[in-house]
Amino acid sequence: MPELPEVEIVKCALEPAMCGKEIERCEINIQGLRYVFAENFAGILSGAVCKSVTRRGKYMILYFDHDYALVWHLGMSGRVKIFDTKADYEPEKHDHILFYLKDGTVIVYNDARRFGFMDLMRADEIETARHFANMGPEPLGNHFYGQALYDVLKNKKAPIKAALLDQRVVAGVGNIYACEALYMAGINPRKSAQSLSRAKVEKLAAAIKDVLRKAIEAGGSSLKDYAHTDGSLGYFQHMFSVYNREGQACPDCTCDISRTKGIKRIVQTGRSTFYCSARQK
DNA sequence: CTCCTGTCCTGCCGGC
DNA sequence: TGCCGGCAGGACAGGA
Repeated sequence: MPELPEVEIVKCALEPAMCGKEIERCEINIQGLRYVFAENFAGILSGAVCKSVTRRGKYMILYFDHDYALVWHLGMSGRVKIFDTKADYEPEKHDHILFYLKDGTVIVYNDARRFGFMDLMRADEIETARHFANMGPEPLGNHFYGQALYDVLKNKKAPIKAALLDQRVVAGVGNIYACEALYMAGINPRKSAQSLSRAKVEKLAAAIKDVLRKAIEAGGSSLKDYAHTDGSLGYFQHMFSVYNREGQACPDCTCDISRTKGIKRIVQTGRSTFYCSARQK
């Protein structure tokens, strides 16, 4: 569930909580998450000082002073909790990893479905790491724009919805924001990627940027709540136009809901897609 | 190579 | 009330 905006918000919360600080102790309450932990995971991180926290797609990368880097993915149920002191920490089920910082801060990784992971490697191995080697451009960066997206999509026969979920096409877009961006651009999710006109792809690239920026902005205002308590606050459900709104009328839609039955739900490559058949042609 | 399906995991919700 | 089935989905392996 955490897609680019949610990960960006967690990253922004983690930055001031961790940067320049030493991890005194790392506690692991589980054998492994999605993968088995690197050998001596806790030992390597204990005593390390965090230099910086960055984000790439749906991944966070923490760089440390001994030139190790931690690649951190939240999977779909991953939450990060930050406590100012040990006394503030109240354990919950699925608190799998805890970082006790020297200044008293406690960083907790909670992940009910264990789809997330932490991968430890040397900092100079990051760029060639399997997670990033084939990853597409950052949608909010300079390398993502209409023509660039068109050049990638023009060879793809897959439905545009499926293509947007491909992290090689664009980094960080997941099921929710793919649906929302297609709605905003007025594109039917079933259309094959290569069938889209240059003008439509231009619109789509702009919609992707727009929907991600708005989600980050909305999440920023509830940053504290998101990082400290309930992950669901960060999912901005109130602002979705189509996602999880089967049968409802979409906002700004001119369609007659009694005739169209409102927003439709279909399954594409095993994932739910929500769209408005009147608005998305 | 591309595209698609099955897998992992647990919490939650609807049906009976 | 409680149990069961199905669903949610990011990344990846493997098959066509």
